[in-house]
Amino acid sequence: MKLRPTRGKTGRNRLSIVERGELDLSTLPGGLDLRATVESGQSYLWWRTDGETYTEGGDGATYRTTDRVDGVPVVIEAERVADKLRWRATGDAAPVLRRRLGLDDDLPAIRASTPSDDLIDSAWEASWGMRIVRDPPVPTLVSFICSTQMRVERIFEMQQSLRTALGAELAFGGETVHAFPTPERLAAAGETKLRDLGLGYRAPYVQETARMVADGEAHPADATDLPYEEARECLTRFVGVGDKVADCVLLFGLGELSAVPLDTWIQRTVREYYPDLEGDSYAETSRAIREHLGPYAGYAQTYVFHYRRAGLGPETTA
DNA sequence: CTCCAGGGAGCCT
DNA sequence: AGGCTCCATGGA
Repeated sequence: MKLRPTRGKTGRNRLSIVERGELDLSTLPGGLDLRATVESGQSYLWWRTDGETYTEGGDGATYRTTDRVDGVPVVIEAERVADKLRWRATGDAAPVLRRRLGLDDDLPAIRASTPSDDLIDSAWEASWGMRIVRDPPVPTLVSFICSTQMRVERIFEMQQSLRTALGAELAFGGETVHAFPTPERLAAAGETKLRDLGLGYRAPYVQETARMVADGEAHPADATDLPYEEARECLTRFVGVGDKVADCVLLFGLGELSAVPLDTWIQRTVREYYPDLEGDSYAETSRAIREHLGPYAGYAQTYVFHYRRAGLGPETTA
């Protein structure tokens, strides 16, 4: 633990206690691919201190995110150093990192319980160590409302714009880090401001959904522990949330590892590789895939999505 | 110029 | 319930 008092040039004093620690990854079943975990499009709540996204040298990148512990905002920084996950944070980040990065998931057991075929095997092997994130539900909801008809790289940029423009300033050592904006701040910003930040037609969706959460009308965590399809239905109450975004919130925000978001990549994959699983509706196809892949269907889906979208396979020259 | 991006709302039958 | 159209914005 290290105390870092900083004196701003404006005269205001800031005090931020920065704790440090390490998590041992050498005994972690399946290890950890940090870059794939936080840059594969599951989460838009981490950013790199070098400002890049999925470029060369990412293995040694330093990542930051914010979260809340007992209602108190925390800043967390993490980087991979040999077989350690080294962190600095405004508090004890170890339990948060374990949950956020899925470090308690037994990857070999999950893979063993999932059906094997050429595509899925290739996907596991291309990013082995990638884990499903458990992000805070409200920021997950907001960021995936922003994700519709948008490239992964731009979704990252949009969330950073929201942070910088609307997020509360948090002291982190001598630096200032922006928290992800609360629903109150997002609702108060207004549609015009959100459009100015590049959200396009998603601006009123984010505004209205944020208002619903801020006013206590609904919360994404309301879907926790509901039967799968009821949970998805519960989440589609929010404006800008259909079946696909609801599945993303279930998988990446609420830890429902059987959820399978059917985006354009996965729908294409179903049509090309698993035509027998394609139904006449989202709900039907979803049921068939989840029945085929089992309780960790979301893991297989996320590996296949990343494998195809990031061009990790051989067919990417087409 | 056109086409596309981790889709969804509104409106129609 | 299931189809059709429009929706901002930026990059290729």
